Amino acid sequence: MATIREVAAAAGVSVGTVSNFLNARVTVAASTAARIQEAIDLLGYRVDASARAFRTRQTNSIGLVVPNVTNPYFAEIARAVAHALWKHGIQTFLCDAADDEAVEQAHVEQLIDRRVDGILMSYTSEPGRILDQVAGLGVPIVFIDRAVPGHHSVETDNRCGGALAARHLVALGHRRVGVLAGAVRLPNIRERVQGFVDEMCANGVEVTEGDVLGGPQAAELGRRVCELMDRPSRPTAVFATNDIVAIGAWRALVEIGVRVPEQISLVGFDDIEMSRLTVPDMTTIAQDKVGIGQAATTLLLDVMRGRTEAPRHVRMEPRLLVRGSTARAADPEARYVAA
Amino acid sequence: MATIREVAAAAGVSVGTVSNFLNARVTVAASTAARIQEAIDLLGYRVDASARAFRTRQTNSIGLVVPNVTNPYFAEIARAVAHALWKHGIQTFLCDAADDEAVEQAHVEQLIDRRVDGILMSYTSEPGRILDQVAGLGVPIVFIDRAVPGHHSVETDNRCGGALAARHLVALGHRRVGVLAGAVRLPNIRERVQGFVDEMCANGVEVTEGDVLGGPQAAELGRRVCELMDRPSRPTAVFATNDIVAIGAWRALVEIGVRVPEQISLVGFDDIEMSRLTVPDMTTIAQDKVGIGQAATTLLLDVMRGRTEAPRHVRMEPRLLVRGSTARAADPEARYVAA
DNA sequence: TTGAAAGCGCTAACAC
DNA sequence: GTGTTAGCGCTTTCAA
Repeated sequence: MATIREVAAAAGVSVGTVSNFLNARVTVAASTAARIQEAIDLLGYRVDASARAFRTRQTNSIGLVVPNVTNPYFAEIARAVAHALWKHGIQTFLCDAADDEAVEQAHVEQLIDRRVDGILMSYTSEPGRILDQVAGLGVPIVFIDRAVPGHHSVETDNRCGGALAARHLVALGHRRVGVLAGAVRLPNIRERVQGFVDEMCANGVEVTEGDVLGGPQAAELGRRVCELMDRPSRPTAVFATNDIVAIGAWRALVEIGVRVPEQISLVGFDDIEMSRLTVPDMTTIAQDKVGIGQAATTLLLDVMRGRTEAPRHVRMEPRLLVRGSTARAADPEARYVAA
Repeated sequence: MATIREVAAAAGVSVGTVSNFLNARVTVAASTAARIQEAIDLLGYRVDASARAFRTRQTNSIGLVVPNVTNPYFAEIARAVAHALWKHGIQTFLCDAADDEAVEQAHVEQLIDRRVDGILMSYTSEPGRILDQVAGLGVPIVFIDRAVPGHHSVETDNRCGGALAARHLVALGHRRVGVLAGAVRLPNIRERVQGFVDEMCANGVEVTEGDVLGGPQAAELGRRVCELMDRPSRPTAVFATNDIVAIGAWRALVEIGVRVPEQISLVGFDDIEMSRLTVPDMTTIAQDKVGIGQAATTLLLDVMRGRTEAPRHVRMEPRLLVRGSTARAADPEARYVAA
């Protein structure tokens, strides 16, 4: 592969001039420029980004660490981020932690070693150690979907999202509800649940600890909705903190002959494409994934340019999408007997 | 951030010795090693991968270009690839082409500029220009899910997959079938359709051009299954070349009151998680996504080490997973009248 | 507007 | 085992 030196030789100019031409920082005479361009085309020269990064101490790349790419929610965020950054000439290292703390930690270390210009991250483990490393080295970092005190973040207003779900169910007359909470150690999940529970409470509906199921945030958790159905105070509605869990629950309910929404209402979170494809389609709390990706990008670029001192927390508004999986609560007594 | 020189100074040794220690290629005396390690810990030294890559002409990174990360099929492949490569100390640049040729092309160029050690790719556009660049520069490349004459590839035996679907439907008595083909310009899709049509033909069932619907390979295409239902020779079974399309079709059919599998059988392709979550769950042709990812990794590493001259085409066996979306064909006449 | 030259952090060849 | 040193491809002064 040709080097800048070879281009310079072929064009009969010095390497410095070729560099000036490439970076367009100093104007190069038109005739020289033409000769250089000719040499570049002739030799098929392509700048060595690795050498440039080494010299300028700037890699024009950032790392995006997500807990699980196979969840379309994160895949969509990743797409939005990569696209937005790409328009700024920055490439994204998409790292999938595969829900594994050790993998996540290793990714962050590798990103640091690669000297990425910044990190965007939605962590799966406790962010303590990561912060020690990253913050200690002064690597710009913005958290996505999880607020971290003292650090920048972009996330949906999760409390509000939970409250939205609660209000919707209350309006439909539901008084006994269950929650498929998922990874309660994550602040975003806790906030969704808290927002839901608080709003329910404000409407005179009590949600006890037994009504809330935790566990890995996957379809498998949804299947456990049956445990909720076996309780003496059988719920007439269930709130799941993400769509995959909601779909898992829907599937399990249909399997045991419980009809959605006639016998039980279901609300998800995220609004992934699949939530529009079930029958009935899933009522859910939509997150603006493109907006989150763009906001995170903008914020990170600001931080990278040293334009942001105090930690900023960007909050995006969730939206309630009323679809087919929720309906008015049936007479609870009748249903309890029927079951 | 500390450099190797500072570490050397702190440990009272030369940079060469520190380098030897770091790369463990030459044995370093235990006592020196201890002093160096101490200095590293003290200074918080981390090797500069960017400088090392520049010096060694080896980035220990590869690029993985997929047409669409939001399709769980590719997300799972990406996970498998990244994981396998990671165990070899190689990091993966996951690039999402977002079904856009220009984006795909730009990704490949950036990967070349970054001097990745190799490229793994499932292209969305015609691979011509990409091959000119990549092959011309001698960058190792392995294609995933698409065979390219003269180049390495790893893919499911798509013909066989199509045939498997056909055999299953024929065994259930289906004689009139439709195909939701998707992106027929892609060789893998063409092979799936061809395998299906040929096997049908071998069993005395004719599939005409009108029975095959093309278009972007998304849920939207599935919805067009209704066009197939409106034909005079209404199909009793439909083969979709991926699960997302199959799910889209299922959804559209249920919406118009056609029951799956009682009135129509549906077969998908890929076996993404969601195909297990619909009700009924989707009969599908499973691809071994982890196997594909691993095989592609192994092959690419071989190519990178110059161990492979002649183009290799690794074929993975597809598996038919009989689930709930297929059943015996009902009496076609009766159904045609009923509708 | 152009050229000459130093040097980024690291590895590897060689000498000791 | 360890030290010395050249140099990877590029950018960036500085001088002409």
